[in-house]
Amino acid sequence: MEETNTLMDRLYGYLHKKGLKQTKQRDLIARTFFSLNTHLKIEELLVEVQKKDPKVGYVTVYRALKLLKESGLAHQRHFGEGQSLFEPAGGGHHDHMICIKCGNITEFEDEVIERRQEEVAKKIGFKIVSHRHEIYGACPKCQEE
Amino acid sequence: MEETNTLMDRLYGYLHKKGLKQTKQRDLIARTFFSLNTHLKIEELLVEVQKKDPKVGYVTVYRALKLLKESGLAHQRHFGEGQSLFEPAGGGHHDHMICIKCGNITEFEDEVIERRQEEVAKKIGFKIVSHRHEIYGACPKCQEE
DNA sequence: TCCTAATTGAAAGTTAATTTCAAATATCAT
DNA sequence: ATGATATTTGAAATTAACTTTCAATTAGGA
Ligand SMILES: [Mn+2]
Ligand SMILES: [Mn+2]
Ligand SMILES: [Zn+2]
Ligand SMILES: [Zn+2]
Repeated sequence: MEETNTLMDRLYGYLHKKGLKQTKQRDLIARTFFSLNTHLKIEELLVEVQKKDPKVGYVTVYRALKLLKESGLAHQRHFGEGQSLFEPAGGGHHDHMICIKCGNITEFEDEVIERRQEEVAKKIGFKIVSHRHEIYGACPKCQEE
Repeated sequence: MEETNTLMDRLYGYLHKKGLKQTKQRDLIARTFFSLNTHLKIEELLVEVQKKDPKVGYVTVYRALKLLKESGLAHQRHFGEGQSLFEPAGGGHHDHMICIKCGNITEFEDEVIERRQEEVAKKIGFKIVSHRHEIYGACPKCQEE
């Protein structure tokens, strides 16, 4: 909650720096996004936002998320093939395990893997800019049939 | 080239088993795909196929690749966000390094990473079905500015 | 050869993302 | 506070990639 306020301040800083405007729609969308603090489709965030203000349209949420991404406050993910998901950028890098039954997403971060992929890249002289490592399967709950 | 013939035989086996037909279009598409032996967009394969037979349409290539995927002879990849790429299934599993400058794709396979991700999953009781690990950055050639 | 189910290719439809544009609004300079 | 103006909004239109439909064609067993 207070984390949300910090993030909002960072957003306001970015808006001001870019000569963009603070609006009640952006405010509501960003605040909702930060406090939900999870992986959301545009449509899903729209639903949450509209509980507070039913007048807000899809495109405005789309553009607000694009802005959050540009400002480094959100990450856009492309799991599987469907819609993309957005999540607050929060802490550092992490990768994902996605349950193909229930859609549950678990985050993970493993230093051995991170380091090892640096070595694999270095071996062929490839300079890493980013990476994604996604593990698909069944989460514990979905294995109880 | 002889590898291609082996793969064609596997395709024919699959077609027969499923009561599907052997056609000159499928033959041309699959043969072209196997001999190019690389990562291709549907449109790219279409261009190659049309050099041999300009009458073949996009949808036929699309359906042939879908069939190859179903039969296990091709993999469909979703790098970045654009069109998907298909590649002959060939040997075993591998992951990819994609150059964000020139689009070059290098394959890699690292047992340390493969084993480690099993451990990471096991730790939280997640049962892995598949995974993808993509590294984006600059290939050696593209680093010479 | 004949019959029938499978295939083809053009066109239409779908889905998610993106752009356009006129009306509304936020911010800056009086 | 008022006015000027660039930005933002939301509905509608457009795009891009894929997927389905359907009538005409073709493969392959009887
Ligand atoms: Mn995440
Ligand atoms: Mn590959
Ligand atoms: Zn699950
Ligand atoms: Zn390159």
